[in-house]
Amino acid sequence: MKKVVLVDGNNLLFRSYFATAYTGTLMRNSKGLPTNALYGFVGMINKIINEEEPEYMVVAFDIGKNFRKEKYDFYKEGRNATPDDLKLQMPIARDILKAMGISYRELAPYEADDIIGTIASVAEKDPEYYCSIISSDKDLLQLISFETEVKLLKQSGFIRYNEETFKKDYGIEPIRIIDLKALMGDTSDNIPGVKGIGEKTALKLLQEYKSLEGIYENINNIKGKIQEKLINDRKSAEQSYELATIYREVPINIDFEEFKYNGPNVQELKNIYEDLEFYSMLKTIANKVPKNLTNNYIKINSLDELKLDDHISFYLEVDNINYHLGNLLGMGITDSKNTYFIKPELVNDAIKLLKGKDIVTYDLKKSLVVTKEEIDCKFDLMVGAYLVDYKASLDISELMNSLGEPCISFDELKKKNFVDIENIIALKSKFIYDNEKTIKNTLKEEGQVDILNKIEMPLVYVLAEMEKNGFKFEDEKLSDMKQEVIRKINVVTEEIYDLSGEKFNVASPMQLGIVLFEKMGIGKSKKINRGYKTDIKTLQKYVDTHPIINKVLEYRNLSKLLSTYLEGLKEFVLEDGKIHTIFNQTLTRTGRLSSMDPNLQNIPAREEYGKKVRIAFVPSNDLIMSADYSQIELRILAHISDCKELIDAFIKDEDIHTKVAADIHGIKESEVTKEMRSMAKAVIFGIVYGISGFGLGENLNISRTEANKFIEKYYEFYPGVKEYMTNIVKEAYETGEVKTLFGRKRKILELKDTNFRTRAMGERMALNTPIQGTSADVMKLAMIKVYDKIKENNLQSKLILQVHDEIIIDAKKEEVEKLKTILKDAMENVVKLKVPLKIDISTGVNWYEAK
DNA sequence: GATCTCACG
DNA sequence: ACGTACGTGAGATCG
Repeated sequence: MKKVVLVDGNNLLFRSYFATAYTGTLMRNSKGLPTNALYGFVGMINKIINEEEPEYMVVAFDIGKNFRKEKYDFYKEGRNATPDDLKLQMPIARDILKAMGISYRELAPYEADDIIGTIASVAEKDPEYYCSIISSDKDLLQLISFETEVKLLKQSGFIRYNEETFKKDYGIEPIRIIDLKALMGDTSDNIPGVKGIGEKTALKLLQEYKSLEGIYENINNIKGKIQEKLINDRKSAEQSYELATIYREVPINIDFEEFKYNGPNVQELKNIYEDLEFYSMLKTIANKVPKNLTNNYIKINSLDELKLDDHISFYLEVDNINYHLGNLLGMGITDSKNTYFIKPELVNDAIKLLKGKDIVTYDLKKSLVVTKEEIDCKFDLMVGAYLVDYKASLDISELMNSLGEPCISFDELKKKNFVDIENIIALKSKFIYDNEKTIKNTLKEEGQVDILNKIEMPLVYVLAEMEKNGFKFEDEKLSDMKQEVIRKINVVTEEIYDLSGEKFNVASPMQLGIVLFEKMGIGKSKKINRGYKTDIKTLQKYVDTHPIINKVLEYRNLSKLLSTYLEGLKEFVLEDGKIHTIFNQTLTRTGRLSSMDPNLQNIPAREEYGKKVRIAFVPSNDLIMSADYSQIELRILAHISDCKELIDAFIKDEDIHTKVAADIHGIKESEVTKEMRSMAKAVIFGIVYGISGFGLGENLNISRTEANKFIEKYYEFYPGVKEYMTNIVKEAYETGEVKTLFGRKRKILELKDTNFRTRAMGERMALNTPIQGTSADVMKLAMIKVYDKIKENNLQSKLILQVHDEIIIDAKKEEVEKLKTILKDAMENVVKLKVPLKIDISTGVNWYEAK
C-alpha cells in the first residue's frame, strides 16, 4: 500500500504564527516582510518529510467564503480576524510548497478539513492507498478508519491515532468525535454544543448510548440535570453536529499521481529562502558549509608578525564542549584591520602579548581555564549577550545565527572533524569584534551595565578558579556502598519479579506501567505518550494497595544512586584525582548558575543513605568547609515584599516555619507539631513559587479546599506578601519584565501569550524571579567578596563549589578560623536588607561530614 | 532525539 | 473547562 500524507496547511500556518507572535516583535526579513509563520511552516513541512517519508503528499488550505459560516452566522464568531501579518505570509507558503515539489489544494467555500476528508474518502475506496493526516485539530480524528490514521500534533511532539489506539483512549468510535463536539461544543470555533456538558460527561454518555441519536432516543433513562440540559439544548446539539461534521464530497478532481512527492526544485527553493533570509534552511538544502564562511584571515607562523591595535577581540576554540578534556584548535584575533589565526602551540604566548589591551572575547572563563593564563578582559560577549536576553550558550554559533551571521554549529563541526577550522575560528573572532558595540549599547539601554561590571564579569574569574581547583574525589570510598547497592538492586528486582509473576525491565516506565496498571490492576494512572505515568507521586498513591510498590520505589532509588552517582561520577575524575565541573553562567532565566559535566549541584543530600555519596568528596587540603545561607529566599521575600510581620520574625530570629504554623492554626508556637511545621513550610515555599490551591493540596495530600484555607490564612497574617504578589504581577504585565533588587532583568514574554496557561506560568515566573534572582545576585556578590578576601590574605584554602545558597571551600586547617570570619562578614554583610542575612558554617573531613 | 524519571536548591 | 509550584542536569529507554 502507498502512503498519502494529508497536511492541514492552515493549521500549520496558524500554529507557527502564534507560536512566536506573542513576543510582540515578529521575525521579519530585511525588507520588513513578516516571516515567522513561514519559518515554522517550513520547519514542520521538512520534519514531516523526514519523519513520514511520504510517497504522496497534499497540503490543504482554507480559502474564500465558508459554507458553515454562510449557514450558521455564529460559527467561528468572536474569533479574531486573521492578522494581516499572517495573511501576507499565506501566498508565500503556497510558493514554497511549489518549489518543494509538494501539491496543495484549496477550494471555496470549503475548509482544509473538508478537502482532507474528501481525499481520505477517495483513498479509502482504493485499496492501493492509505492516509496519514497531520494536524493539531482534534476534529480531524473523525476521519480515522481502518486505513486512515491521524498524527495529532501536540505542543511538543505528537500522538499517532489509528482506529485501535483511538478507541482505547476515548472509548468511542472515531466517527463519534462529531457527536462529542455536538455535546461539548468547541469554544475556538464557537460551536455551542449543550451548555454545561463537557468532555467528561459527553464521553460517558457516548460510551453508554453510542451516538447523539442514541442519547436522545434514551433521554428518559438519563437522570436529573444532565437530562434537563440535553432537552433544553437539543436544537443546539443538532446544529453543532452539523457544524462539526467534515464534508467529504468536495468537488475537486482527485488524481493521486498529481500528489506524488518527487523532491524540491533546489534553485527555486534557494531563491525563496534567500529572499526570506532563512539561512539555516539554506543549509539544509545544500548540505555544505555556507559560502559566507569564507573569511579573510592571516595565518601567523611567528608571533613577530603580529602587529595589533590596542583594541582587539580574540576567540579560542577547543575540540570539546567540556574544555577540561579538550585540546586547543587555535585562536583568532581581530583588530580594526585584520583577523589573524594563531596555531595552538603559539596560543599561550599570543595571550601574553595581549596584556594591556582592551579585550573582548566570547566565553572568557573557558579561555582562562584552558590556557591558565592571566587575561584582563572587561567584556565577555557571552555574558553581555546573556544579560540582554540572547541565548548565549557555550557554542558561539548560536548567538551568531541569532544575530544574522550564519555559522555551523559546534556539533556539526565536530562531526565533520573540524574541517576548515582556521576559517571558522577567524570568522568567530571577527564576529566578536563586530558585535561588541551592539551588545554594549543594548546593555546600556536595558540598564544591565552594573550587573555586568559589578557582578558577572568579576564572577567569571571566580568561577574559572573554582573550575580549575576542582573537587578531589576518591571513588574507593564508595566501593563498599556500590557493592551493597548492586546487591540490593538484585534482591529487589527478584522480589519485583516474584510479586508480579513475570520478568520485565523494571527500569522501563512503559513495561512497568503495563505490569502494574494493566496486568496487576493495582490502580489507575494517568496515560501519557508512551504508556502510564509511573513517577513517585503516582506510585505512592498505591503503597498500601500492594507490596510491589515499595519495591519499585526502592529499585528506582537504588538504580538512580548507582548509575548517576556511584558509577557516573568517577567517569569525570581527571588525572589529578579531581572532578572539574563546568559552571554555566549564561543559562538560567533567573540569574542562577548551573553546573554540568558533571552536575555537582545535585549530589544527594535529602536522604541519609544517598547522602553518603558525599563521603567520596574530600579535601585536597585538610577540610571541607561549607557555608550556607539560612532561608535566603524567604528573607529576600520579606525584604522585597516589605511585609512587616515577616520582617519582624526574621529580626527576632524566630523559627519562621514554626511561627507561620502557629499563626495559621491560631495556636502557640510551643503547640506546633512537626507535621504542622512541615505543612507551613510547604505553604511558604508554595507562595514563593506562585501557588495554587490544587498544587499545594497535591503536595501535602490534603484537599484543595483545605489547602486554600491555609493559603488564605497565610495571606491574612502576612498581608504584605499578598500585596507583593499582586503588585509584581501587575507590574510585569505593564512592563513585560521583572527585575531583581540589583536590577537584573528578566523579560517574560509568556505574559503576552494568548494561551491562559502560558500566561499563568508567566505570572508565576514574575512572582518567583525577583526572589530567586535576588538570592542569586546576593550569592554571586558574596562569592566575589570571599574570593577577593582569600586572595588578599594569601590563603591557601580554595573556593571549589557553589550550590545556590551554599559555598564550599577546600580548607587548610590552620586557616579555618580566618575563613569563618571572612565568610561570615562577606556573606552576611554583602548587602544591607531590612532583615539580617544569616549563614551556618560547618567543616568536616569530607563533604558528608561538613553538614 | 524525545520522553520519562529523579537528583539538587 | 482547563490544568495545576520556581529553577536546573543527567541516565535509561524507546522509536
